[in-house]
Amino acid sequence: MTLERMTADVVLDPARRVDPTFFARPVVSLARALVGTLLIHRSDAGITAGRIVETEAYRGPRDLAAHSRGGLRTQRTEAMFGGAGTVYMFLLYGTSWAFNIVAGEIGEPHAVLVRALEPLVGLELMSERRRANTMLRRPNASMEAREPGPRAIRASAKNAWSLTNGPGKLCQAMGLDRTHYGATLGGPNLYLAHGTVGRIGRSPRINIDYAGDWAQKPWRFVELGNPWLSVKPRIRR
DNA sequence: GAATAGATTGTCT
DNA sequence: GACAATCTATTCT
Repeated sequence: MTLERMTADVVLDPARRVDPTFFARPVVSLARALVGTLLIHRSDAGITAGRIVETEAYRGPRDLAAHSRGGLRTQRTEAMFGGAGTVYMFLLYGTSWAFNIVAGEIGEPHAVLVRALEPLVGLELMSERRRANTMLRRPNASMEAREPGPRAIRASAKNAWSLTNGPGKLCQAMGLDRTHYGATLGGPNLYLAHGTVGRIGRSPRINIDYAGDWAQKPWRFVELGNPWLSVKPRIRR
């Protein structure tokens, strides 16, 4: 099912803003409820927004895939304990930031990882941010002569899919990084709005092989058939 | 299209 | 010192 793309007017309509009570529900329920909502970020560089099409629930302290497994509470994981609506950012592989929304009550370290967006507003700004970041990462690229790699050229020639189809990529495109760590979702610059959604499917979470039985839990939610998904889901149920 | 290696850095053992 | 809720480019098929 293809949904009609929302205009910027609709996405940014103040009446669509979700209120803080939206986040106060069990984390797996929240992960499902977030699919179809709109994420909006206003920065000095401009406004970017996208529709959430893929999420994963992490439910510490029992969930062995969660950073808060075993109740691990450190400077890194502190935001996971901050209560529903808190933003939890983390860096992994030294290269990619990931954006999470806390679900639990204060002291309950549950969070939802946003894995993919359908880009809706500010696509040019998203492209600039992605291009800059991609070129910075190219090995042996001199400061003077940096050119887009073959993959970037292919992606941009084809469509905008590589803008936000992954947790690290969407953070680059939306301009989300360590400065948002511990923020409260719902301020003037970073908030959610109500959107629309097609059929939702669920599958096991991605790249958590170390988590034993917890790796099998179907806590990843996707909008079925959406072209912006990060990894094609193996749907069960 | 699938598989693989390398990048890069904060965090924990 | 190991390694991670990833991304990219290369090297295959």
